[in-house]
Amino acid sequence: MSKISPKTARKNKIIETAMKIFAEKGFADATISEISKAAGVSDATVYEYFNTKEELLFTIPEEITEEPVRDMEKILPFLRGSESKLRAIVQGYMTLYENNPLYSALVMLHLKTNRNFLKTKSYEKIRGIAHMLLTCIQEGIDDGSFKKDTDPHLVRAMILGTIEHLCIRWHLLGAPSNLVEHVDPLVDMILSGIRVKTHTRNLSLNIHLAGDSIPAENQDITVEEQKS
Amino acid sequence: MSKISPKTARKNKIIETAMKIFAEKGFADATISEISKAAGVSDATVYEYFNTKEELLFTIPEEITEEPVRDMEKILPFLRGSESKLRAIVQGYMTLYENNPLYSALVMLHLKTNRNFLKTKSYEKIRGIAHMLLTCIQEGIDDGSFKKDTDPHLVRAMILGTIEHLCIRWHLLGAPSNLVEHVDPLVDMILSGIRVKTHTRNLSLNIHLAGDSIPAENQDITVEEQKS
Amino acid sequence: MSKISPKTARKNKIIETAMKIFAEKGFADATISEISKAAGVSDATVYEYFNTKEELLFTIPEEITEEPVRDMEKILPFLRGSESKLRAIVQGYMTLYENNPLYSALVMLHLKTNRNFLKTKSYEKIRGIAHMLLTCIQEGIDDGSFKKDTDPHLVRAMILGTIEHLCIRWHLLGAPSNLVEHVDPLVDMILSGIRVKTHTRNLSLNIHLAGDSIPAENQDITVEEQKS
Amino acid sequence: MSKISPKTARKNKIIETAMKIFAEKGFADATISEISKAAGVSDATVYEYFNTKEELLFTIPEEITEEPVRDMEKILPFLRGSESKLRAIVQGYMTLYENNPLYSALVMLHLKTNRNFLKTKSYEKIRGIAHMLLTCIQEGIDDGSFKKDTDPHLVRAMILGTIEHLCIRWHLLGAPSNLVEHVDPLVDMILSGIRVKTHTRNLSLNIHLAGDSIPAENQDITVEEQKS
DNA sequence: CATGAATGAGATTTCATTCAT
DNA sequence: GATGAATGAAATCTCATTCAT
Repeated sequence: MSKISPKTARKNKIIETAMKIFAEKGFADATISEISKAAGVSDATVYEYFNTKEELLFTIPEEITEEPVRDMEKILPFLRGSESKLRAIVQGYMTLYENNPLYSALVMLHLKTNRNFLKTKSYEKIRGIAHMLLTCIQEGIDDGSFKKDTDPHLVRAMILGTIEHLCIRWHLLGAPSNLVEHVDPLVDMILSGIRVKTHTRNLSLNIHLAGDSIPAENQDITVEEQKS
Repeated sequence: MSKISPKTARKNKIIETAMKIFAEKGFADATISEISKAAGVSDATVYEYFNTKEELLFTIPEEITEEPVRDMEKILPFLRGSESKLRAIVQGYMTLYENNPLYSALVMLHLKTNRNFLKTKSYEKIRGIAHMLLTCIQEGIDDGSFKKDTDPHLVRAMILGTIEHLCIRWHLLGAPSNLVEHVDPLVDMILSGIRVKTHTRNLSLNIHLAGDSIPAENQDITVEEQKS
Repeated sequence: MSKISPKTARKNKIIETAMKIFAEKGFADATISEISKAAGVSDATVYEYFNTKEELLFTIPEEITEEPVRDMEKILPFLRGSESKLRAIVQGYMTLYENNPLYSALVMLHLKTNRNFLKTKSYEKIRGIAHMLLTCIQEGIDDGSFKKDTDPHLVRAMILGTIEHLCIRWHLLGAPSNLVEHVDPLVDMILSGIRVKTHTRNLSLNIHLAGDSIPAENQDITVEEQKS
Repeated sequence: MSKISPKTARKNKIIETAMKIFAEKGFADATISEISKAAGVSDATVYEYFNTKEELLFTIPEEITEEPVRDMEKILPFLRGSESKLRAIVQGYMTLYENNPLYSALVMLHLKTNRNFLKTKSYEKIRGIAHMLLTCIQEGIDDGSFKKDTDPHLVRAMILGTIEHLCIRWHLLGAPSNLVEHVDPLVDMILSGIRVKTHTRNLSLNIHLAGDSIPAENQDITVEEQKS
């Protein structure tokens, strides 16, 4: 569709390369020289596109996050029920991270704890999704799906914290990624902790007593136990 | 009791100061010169006690972690039941981190994602506790307290991830610490996801009595017990 | 003829300067800072051209030795007789050292005893000539010019040792250089020790008997004894 | 005999150790700390005995050279003839160096080219022997043993240079020492270059016999001895 | 005396960044 | 617009040397 100007291509190449190298070695240990060499341009050229090394670093998530965030914003309104939304967001995170290993390594290992990154536009966007997660939990509480005494911040912390923890283990210990396969177990665990129980769930003991003279075998006792 | 030699005192002072500065600025941005000045010694003196800047960094958790780890190892055998143990471990983590803000900042923001740190003795110890957590979850599964289909690794990831996430938010965003007050909510959330339900818990008892003489308003007894 | 790029010129300037300062103060006592200042560049610029201080040191002989070694290799095949060759090599050494006082000071005072230098390509080249010297002595032995019981290694040690000793005295004691004027005396001394004696040398016994009755053809008795 | 005070023993131990380490690594690369540790004393103790690192270095040859120099001075007067003396001196050098490998390594690799060493008392002594060598050559010239046109300095340079060269090769290349076995070949080579020829060598004897009855005093006997 | 402990003074080396071409 | 070349500014680390105990 849209032609990519050679200039844009070059810029993307630099960003791509920088992501890789920053992810591997961290900001401090990566050098512009190394990046430029790997990207096939000169040091000076990097500075044509980015004013400082840090600007280069912070541009990376901007580029990567844009589309997924937009997608998520589009999808969520179509989903009914807090649970579905919550599950979708978790799915979104996991998919994004698993599909972009370099990006997730960069974010998890180096960006997430970078104080300057907090002042960034990229961080704004990311916070946006995190906020949607919070909102969605709150909605669940408000509409009675989730328990009234649920602490939305704690729940969000659990969700994000788990994702982050799994991600970091993946990158640091070389554990198999399989991020996405954790979506359901995680969400189920969370939901089981905050969902308001309905009759049909958990233990439902229904005893129909028809009167004294009714023989035992006619008494209707139903025990339904569902998976939590 | 035991006299602290001036040498030890000096070493501790350096470690203390280093922890503070490393925690604030990270490993790369902190300089030995800054640390030594803040500790009231010369650069060279720092190198009397630590062979490299990195060794200084890695010595910090060693010093801090030793006692809490030992304590935890002593306490756990006295606790009965996987739930108690699990709660104790979470409590231990949260307390350690909350009582040592500099330490927790250092670990969460800088050490946790440092690849060299993984090869460290300190990391060994820390992994030790994490392993105890896993063991304790497994025990719960084995003795029937926790559901058979529980994924211990996921549960652990949720616990540790949540703690880490809360810790990082605290340090990075200056959110109020209050780490410890999250212990119970967190543990309860987790338990509600893995605990095998007993009658007295999570019970919905619906008794439909069909007897004539019974007044209508009494015919339906619903007992709902939610959340322990 | 060939344009010298400013880059090459700069590099040469650094090498030149380094040679001077290394020769004067030795490797350890010379500082990059001093060299760069004297060469009119910054410290960092020196490191643009040479990766380490030691690499700078070892580059020097490489640059200097190249031409003379090539020349010697070209000349030798044109010389007839081991004596001429031997004399030419000595002449070559002495000329090289005398014409490049900085270089000879560096080699004699600092490089010759540097263990790392032995692993160097420069050292390879230098060893090349030393080997040619050995070969040439051996050839003399094989073709009967030099005594059969000559120890070529000793002879070479004498030649090189003498050159080195003279060179060191020159640089260390400020004795007048005049290296080249020692070529002939040295070579003659050496040759007198290894040359196979001819008629006019060593023992010639000529007896002229003037008696009448002696047949003319008997009047001349010549005893020639060769080889001492 | 003479009791060695513990103080002297300690000093000797330091000197011994320093010799070893200086010989191995050179002055610049050896550290006081390393020496003191190897000698079993503290850094500060080294400074009790020697004011500076350099003073320690320069004390070494003083200690080692003293006895051999005295011995040589005692022996020489007993020897008759320049050749014997010359041979004795060479023998002395070679023996000293071969018997004290650490010392010879130190001198040959590190001390000989140290400009400050030239101002040292130790160097004075060493120069003393070198001067004796020169004197002895000169004596040989004066008494007619050696050729009138001998350049004593060159001869001495040849002798010392050869010894040094062999010594350096030994230490640097790990060539087998066998220094002493080179004494005779070396001296013979030298002598063959400077010795005035005697009858049995290099002799031209021309005898003109004019007849039986010719009185002996009329017989023409010419003895020509040519420079070799 | 011997030494543990401390440090002043540098030295090498690295890099982000600039600028003339 | 792209870059080769240069460098200012530091930072880590080392060690000879001192001094109080």
